[in-house]
Amino acid sequence: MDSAIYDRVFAALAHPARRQILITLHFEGGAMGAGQIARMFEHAWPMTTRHLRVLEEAGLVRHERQGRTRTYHLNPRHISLVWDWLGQMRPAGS
Amino acid sequence: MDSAIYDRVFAALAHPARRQILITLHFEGGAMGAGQIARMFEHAWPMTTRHLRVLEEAGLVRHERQGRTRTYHLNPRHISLVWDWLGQMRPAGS
DNA sequence: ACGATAATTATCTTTTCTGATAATTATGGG
DNA sequence: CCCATAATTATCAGAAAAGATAATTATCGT
Repeated sequence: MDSAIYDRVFAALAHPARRQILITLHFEGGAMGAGQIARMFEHAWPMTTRHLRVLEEAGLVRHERQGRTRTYHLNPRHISLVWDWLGQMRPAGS
Repeated sequence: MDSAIYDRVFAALAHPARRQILITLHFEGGAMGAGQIARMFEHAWPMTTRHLRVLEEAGLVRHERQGRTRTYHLNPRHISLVWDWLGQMRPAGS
């Protein structure tokens, strides 16, 4: 019943750049440097930093620093929250 | 590759009231009158009207009028877009 | 210590979203 | 026709999000 976490997760998924980050992270094996992520977009790096924070506050990614680079990791456990929510919408298979 | 529809769907899901509408519609068998939906919330009816329009523009619901009441229906085909998106995130089962 | 690189934080403007209230449209019943 | 009901449209103020730019922190190599 803690809907706050759902609020954050779905708010995080609302922006196309943030969804792109998750998908790309997935295809890169779940881990990428911040700069590598930022270079995917037209917008400037600080925007990406902010998107990453939104994703992290939603629990969808986490990060770890090694020297001056920060590596962001996908957090599959939280992606499953979305599956859970969707699951409410289909009691019998489809 | 038409990401515009994904943009609308995920933006629609970003608001808790709109997610609530979808869930409730589902449990009510997929159809409810606008007033019945509006009465679920603290906020005034015009807010609900707007939420319903956002959901409809995302293709998640549609409506039909009978007399002076409007009945909103869930559109399961569009809910599946979310499944599709999530599906990208897990190539092998889980 | 110095300069280059990686990344974040701060700040500001513009746009979009939310929520409230008032006005409007349209239908149904007497 | 008149009044009540169902619902939407219009409008406005405040909150939040997006995007750009500038400044800052921290680390690496020399």
